[in-house]
Formats: sequence, structure tokens, C-alpha cells
Amino acid sequence: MSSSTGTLRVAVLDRDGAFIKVLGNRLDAAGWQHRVLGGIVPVEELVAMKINALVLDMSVLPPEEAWPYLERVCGMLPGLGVIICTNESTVAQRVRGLRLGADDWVAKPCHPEEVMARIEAVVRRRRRRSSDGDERGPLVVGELEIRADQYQAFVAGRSADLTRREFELLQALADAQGSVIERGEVYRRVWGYEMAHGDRSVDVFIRKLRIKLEQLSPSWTYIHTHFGIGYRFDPEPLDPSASGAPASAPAAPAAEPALEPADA
Amino acid sequence: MSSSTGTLRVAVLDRDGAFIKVLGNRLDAAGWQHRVLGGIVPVEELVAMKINALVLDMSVLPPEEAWPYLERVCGMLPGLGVIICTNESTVAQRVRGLRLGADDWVAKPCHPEEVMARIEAVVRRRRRRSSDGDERGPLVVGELEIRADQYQAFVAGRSADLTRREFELLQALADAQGSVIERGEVYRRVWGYEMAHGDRSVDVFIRKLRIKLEQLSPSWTYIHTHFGIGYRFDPEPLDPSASGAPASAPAAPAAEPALEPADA
DNA sequence: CGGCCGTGTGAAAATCCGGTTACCAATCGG
DNA sequence: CCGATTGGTAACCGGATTTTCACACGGCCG
Repeated sequence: MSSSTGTLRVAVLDRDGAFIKVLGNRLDAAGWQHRVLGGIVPVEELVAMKINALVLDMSVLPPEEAWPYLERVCGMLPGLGVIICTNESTVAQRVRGLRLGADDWVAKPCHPEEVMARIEAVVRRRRRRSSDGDERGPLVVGELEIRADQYQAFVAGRSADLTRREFELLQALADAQGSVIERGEVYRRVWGYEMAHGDRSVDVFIRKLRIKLEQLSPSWTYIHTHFGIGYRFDPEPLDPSASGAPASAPAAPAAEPALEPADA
Repeated sequence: MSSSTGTLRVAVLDRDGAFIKVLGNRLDAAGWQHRVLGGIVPVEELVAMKINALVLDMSVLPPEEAWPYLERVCGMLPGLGVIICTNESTVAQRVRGLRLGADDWVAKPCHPEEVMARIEAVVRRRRRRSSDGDERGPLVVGELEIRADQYQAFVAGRSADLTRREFELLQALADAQGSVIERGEVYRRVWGYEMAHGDRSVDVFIRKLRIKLEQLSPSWTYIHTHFGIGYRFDPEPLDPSASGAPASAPAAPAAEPALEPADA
């Protein structure tokens, strides 16, 4: 069955009073958070809303603005589910909208229940991590314990004292277990939209993360740099041989003859 | 960018001759691979088809089978895009289908172009979910293992330590399996724009690649030069007889079958 | 057989990229 | 409203990577 999609955050960009009202009631009944927008909202604001999906009536936008706006929204927020819900339309228009990045196109009049089902279907494919905690079990990697429910990482019960962003970055990296992730992709997953050219935020936060992780777990390396590409998360015990006094030897460093990191 | 969906593999489960025919033509025109199914196909077979999406007409299935089948398919293949395309339906049915895991529901009659746009939209989403690169299995050639998700090539778990360009070059060559590619073409694929006259970058990188590959896999040759034309990627085991003292370089090991069966 | 053109090679020169630090802006709590 | 904390930007540095050169080598053609 519908399997708890949990609580979703939806924005409705429309002016059709009756539709808004009816849909709003249903959304409330389902416990979804929603907000109605009366006209074009800058993409930055959409970002700030941290919504999972946007229901959009193309006809409320000025004709010349509509398509570019749709393109901009979809381009900047690849993780956002976009459902076009408009009165009448031609095949060509629908195709265009879908090609530009919309996920679904429904013709009005439509039943709110169906709109919701379609939102669910769209969001099901890629759930944005929003402010609600997930019931994901604690992930243990190396001597690190990542607790999504706490927005925090621990080692032996001691907190790494990560800020929200730092934690999300860690989680994004850890979720990709073993694979190299490009900067842009990291940014997209953590910040939720496209990274601007020349943005160094990821690097800076990687550094902050590394510092805190190293402070907490000095004998392990977690984040590996792949020059020219991005980062890879992979817990690796640091070889204690060179250092002066590795008080508590981590026993077996011969764990995995895995991949040799590029750095030295 | 949203485009370059590349070539998709689609299965159509329907019996509506006209629809199948028209849609099939469009799919062919777009270069998508497709296959028509006449009735219920076991999920295992769907798995084996390695399709990206399934277009399904619920009405061709026996009424009692339809819903359970849909549920089974969606449950077993969470990565498969499912587009229901059926004659008439009620809101309740559509909601049910979407809740069960379908990604879209289109009413017949519908324009094939729109169906394709919707398939694209669905697949586009699916791809993001499993993060890029994850889908592409590691390519094994000779004793080389090319892992797109690592931006790296391995032999027996050892990394070749390729830089980004080197890796992209390798991938470009390997993608052309067996065919000779002109310098200009190689350059275009890897660097992304037209090669300037007299540019030797490709040669230099070919050399770097050869060195690293030979270091890792001494008994194989991977990149072949075609004088006056370009390069060809083709794993070829080096003749072991001349190992110690290659008295007279027997340049031509005679036969050159296109694809030498790789070991393990 | 000799020369020309295309390719292999090695290394210097020019870029690019990531690490790091300092600093400014926004947000939060009191 | 102030101070503390967090997020984001700018700039500099050092090292990795890419590009450019100059020359050696080898096949191809007249």
C-alpha cells in the first residue's frame, strides 16, 4: 500500500481558488505541509522552502515567462518534483514541458487525490532530505557512528559536534559508499541545487569535516580526494608504523588491500 | 543537461496493434531499443531484459491479475520506470496504480510523442535516484577493469592511478571497442571540442596511458596505433614465448581476431 | 635509396585544482 | 540590541596535471 511517504512539503503555484482550496484541504488531511504561491517566485526562494514538489499551473505565468521559468526551476533544482497542472494544453506543450524537466503533466480539472498520488509517485523516485528526521538505522563505518536521527556522528559515544551542513555532507558522502562523487554532485545532494561555477563551499566544508573527524578518530582516514574529480568516502585505518607512539595499536591494518588513494 | 538521455531500452506490454505500431516507429526513429510483449511476462524475464522502462496497458491483463502483477513488478524492480497507458480509467484506479508503484498513467488515445516524453521524464528521475554511474557495471576488458564510478581502471584490485583525462581517454577508446578512432574524433569526445591543427595532446596522453597500463598489465597490449589514421582499443595478450629474449621482434603475430576472449 | 610525414619520447612551461586561512554575512539566543 | 555560532566568499600557495616543444624514430612513396 501507499507505504508511508511520510510528510511531504509541497508548494502550489496557482490562482484557481477552488482548486487551491480543495487541494489544500486534502493536503492538510494527509498531513503534508504546503504553501500556496500566487505568482513567480525566485528560484532562490524555492530553494529556501526546501520543498519536495511543486505543483504548477503554467497559465498563471505570463506566456513568455512560463517556459523559461520552468526550465530555470528544473535546472537549478534537479531534485525537485515538478507537476504541471493546467487547464488545456496541446501535445506539443506537454512534450515541451516534460522535456524541459517537468515530471508530470495533469490536465485540469483533476481530482486532488490523483494529483497527490502523482506527487507521491514523482517524489518516491528521489526523496529530498528535508528537515524531518529519518528512521534510518545508525550507520557504522570505521570507528565512526553516523546517526541520522541525531544529525550527528559519534566515536565511542563522543560527538563530533558537527553542524548541520557538516553532517549532511558527511552523510551524503557516506551514502555513496566507495564511489567517487564529483563536487557538483555533492553540492547538489547537500545544498539541493546546482553549484555555481567557482563555488568552493564543498572544499571548505570538506576541510571542516576532516578536522572534526580527525580530532575524534585520529587513526582513521575517511575522506579521500580524487584530484580533478571529487571525493570518496571510505574508512581506512591509518598505518601507525611511522608515527612515534600509537598508544593503542589498531591491531590489524591489513584489512583491505583496496584502492590506493591518489594523495601522498 | 537534461538531454542526452542516450539510448533507452523500453518494453511495451500491449495488444493494441495500431498503438504498438505507431509507438514502435517513433521509438525506432529515436533510436531507442524496444520490445513488444503480448501478455504477462514473469518478473524474472523483465529483469533479464535490462529495460529502463515498461509501458503497460492494464486492460490486456486479466482483471484479477493486473493489480497484483503491477505491484510485483514495481516491488521487484524499483529501478524500472513504469508508465501505464490504458483506455479509460477512474480516478480511483489511477490513484491505485500510482500508489502501487507506477510512475505515470496516461489515458489512451495518446500521442506517442507524449508517451516518449513521459518515459524520458520518468527515467530521468530514476537515474538521479541511483546516482549517476552507479548503473553502469564495471567494464572488463583483457585483465583490465574499467570502473566508471571510480573514474579509474584496475587490474586485480590495483589502481592504474589514472588522472581524469587519462581515464576519459581510456573510456572513450574502450567505448569504441575494436574500431579505429581518428585523433580528431578522440579529441572531440574527450576534450569536448574541435582539435586545433597540430595539437599533439592525444599522442601524449596515449603514451601516458600506455605506460600506466603496461605497468599494471605487462602481458597485454591495449592500444594499437593505426598509422595515418588514429588509435584502436583492443585488449590483446602479448605472446609469452619471446618473454626473456625477444631475438627478432616478430612484429606480426599473424592473426588478429577482433575480440580475443578475455580470461576470467 | 632518400626524404617526408606522422608518431614516440622526454621534459620544460603553463595551467588548473584543491588545501588552507582569513574574513564577512546571516542566523540564533539571550 | 549584542555576542556567539554557522555558512559562505575571497585570496594565496603549493603541488598535480595538462599543454607545448624539440627532437628521435620509423613507415611510406617516389
